[in-house]
Amino acid sequence: MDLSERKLKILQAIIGDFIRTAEPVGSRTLSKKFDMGVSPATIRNEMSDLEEMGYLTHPHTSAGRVPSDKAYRLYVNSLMEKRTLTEEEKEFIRTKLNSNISELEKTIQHAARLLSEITMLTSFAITPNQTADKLKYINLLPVDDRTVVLMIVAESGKISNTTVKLKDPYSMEGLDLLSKSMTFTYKGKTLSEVLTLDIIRTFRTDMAALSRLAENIMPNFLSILERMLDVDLFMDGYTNIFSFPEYNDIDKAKMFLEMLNKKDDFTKTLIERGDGIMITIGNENTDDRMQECSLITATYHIDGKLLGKLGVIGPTRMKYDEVLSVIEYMTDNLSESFKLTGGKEKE
Amino acid sequence: MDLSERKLKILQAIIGDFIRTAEPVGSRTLSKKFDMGVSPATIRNEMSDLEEMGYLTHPHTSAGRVPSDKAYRLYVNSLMEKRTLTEEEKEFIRTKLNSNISELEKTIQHAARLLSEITMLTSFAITPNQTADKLKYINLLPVDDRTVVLMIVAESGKISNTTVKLKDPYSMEGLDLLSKSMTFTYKGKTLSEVLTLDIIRTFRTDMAALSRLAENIMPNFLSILERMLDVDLFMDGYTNIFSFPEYNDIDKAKMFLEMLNKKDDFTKTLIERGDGIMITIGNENTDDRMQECSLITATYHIDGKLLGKLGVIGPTRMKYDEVLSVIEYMTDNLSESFKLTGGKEKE
DNA sequence: TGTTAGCACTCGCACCTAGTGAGTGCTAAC
DNA sequence: GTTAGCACTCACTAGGTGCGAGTGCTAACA
Repeated sequence: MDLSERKLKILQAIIGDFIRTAEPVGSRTLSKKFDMGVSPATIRNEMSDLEEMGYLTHPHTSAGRVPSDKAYRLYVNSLMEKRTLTEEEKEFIRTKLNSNISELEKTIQHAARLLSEITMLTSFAITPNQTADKLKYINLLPVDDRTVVLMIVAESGKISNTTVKLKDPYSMEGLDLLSKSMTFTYKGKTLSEVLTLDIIRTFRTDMAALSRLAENIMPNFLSILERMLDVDLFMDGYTNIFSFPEYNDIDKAKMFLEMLNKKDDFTKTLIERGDGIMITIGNENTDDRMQECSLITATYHIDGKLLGKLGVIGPTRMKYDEVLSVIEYMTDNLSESFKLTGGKEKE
Repeated sequence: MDLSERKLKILQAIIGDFIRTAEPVGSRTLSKKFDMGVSPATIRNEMSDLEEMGYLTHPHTSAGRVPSDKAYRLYVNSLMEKRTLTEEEKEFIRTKLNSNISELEKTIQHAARLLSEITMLTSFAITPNQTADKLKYINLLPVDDRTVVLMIVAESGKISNTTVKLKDPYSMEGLDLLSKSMTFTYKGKTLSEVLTLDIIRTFRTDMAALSRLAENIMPNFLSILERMLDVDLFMDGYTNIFSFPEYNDIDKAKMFLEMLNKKDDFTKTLIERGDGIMITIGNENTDDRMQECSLITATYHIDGKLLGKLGVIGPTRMKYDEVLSVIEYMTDNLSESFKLTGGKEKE
């Protein structure tokens, strides 16, 4: 059976109405609200066809129709008119996003919060996977006679540091020499590359004179690298789920929140997703606990290269058009602002 | 009326049973379970007295008794036997807490997570308020010809930095001079002190030669200081609330989670609390939304001075003895470990 | 052949009802 | 002061009823 013009129109109306009201849509309501030009009986026939084709379901005999995941997929792919944001909305996002936050993590966290506020959904963001990021600079700074700060700057602009407490005093020359030599040795190598080298051994043989100092520093160096490789997950607006009647059931709400609380699992799911804008609806999600959710993610770029992700999760009944345009605009803006602060270097 | 020995025994039994089961405790159950040596009727009389005195309440005529906030207070102050942790439990906490994390924030976040895992409650931690923290060190590091890293080290060991993109190129000497001069000017001053100075103006007149560079740096300097003054809030185990039958009501759960989601409010509440171990039970909390919760906080020290806070929030029916001993042990350990990494400096 | 009106039927939901059981409060006896 | 006995209370549950929104089918109509 084919999807006739009229069937599409009816389907679209059902999806639209259900997204707004969360109530199963009946034939009478439909013909009244949307002025279809045909009687409820006709609509009923069409709806019956649509159900047979898998686009609609029936919670029970005497209830209206509810769109299936397949219907949402069709809606997202072709029926939906992509909303363009008004200039005010854009302006709002731009200003909120650029409120002079300099630290990468904070900016991303901020973006997640903004996204949940606008969409009224649960939002999340992950920092880029830094395995491809390269070391640019290693610095050792004196603090007091037995304390130094070890600082690593990556090409992406990410900075990480730690305070190291030394067993023995050090000389300024030694410190300087060591940081120069470390920079010389590791500059341009990716973080993960350096981590796989047997650093502690190789470095000691190269620079016997500094071995005592290096011995103290190296383990810290490694742990900073490890930490830099971690993907951070930020989440916001998790209580927004309560505003959806489909989550008025305590068990469902609990399951949803507990799924989000398993941050490692969730991060993994996000990392494994493809790039660009990705939408997975209901049963398209591999995770069992997401069978009633839709997940939308988009990627932002740092320095035009590294990819982080930003997105929302909510019930399959979701304002896809709005959410999509907001996410798209936000990731574009994020990428743009990370280009300005982190890029265009010429050394 | 006085609290006789027997009344206390009955009250303690009711509190103990209710904490475990969350069911109102009846006279018959009590005499059976706890072998009181008296008949249910006698217990009923005593319970009636206790109710008159405000220690018990009655959800409705034909239900058992439930401890009031006043009862919990008595319990916490005198009835409760403080649990001492077993050596295994201590060992578990110690090792989990010391799993070589070097960054202050991560350690605290980690501690909050551990606390929620052990107590099965919602836990939180805030970093110290840094207003009393003093500047120790300001450093400007070259990255490329128009990018420098501005880095601030505080006496507490807290480090914060940002990448600054300059409009004009800089010289290494200028950079060095500026960082030395900034360190000289601001070292030993507290963060808030420096923030209240009209830095941008005063600094410019002092060092005319470097004004271009300083002009670029100073706004970043200020925003880092501001950020360092922020108290960070970490929270964990918020879904644990669902394991309490008293939060099986969707509205209650929602209210609880939304309260926690208002991080600014919650942080403020925590900051305003006294030091040391603080317990507030039900109506002792000033916040309306916490009337059915108990809040337990304890302070940890950084470098023996600055105070951060760690604690749990949950229903008034809470295993006070267990929770208290865990929190106490954890804050002691935290303070100890922060002493080792951040302190003992002699310059 | 597609569309429509009519009507029986379905089923969730809100409401009511009575029965049950845990527990209290009171009284009178020990 | 303690206890047994008993009437009473009240939340909770299960079963029953009426309502209304909505379907599905059939027969008539354009």
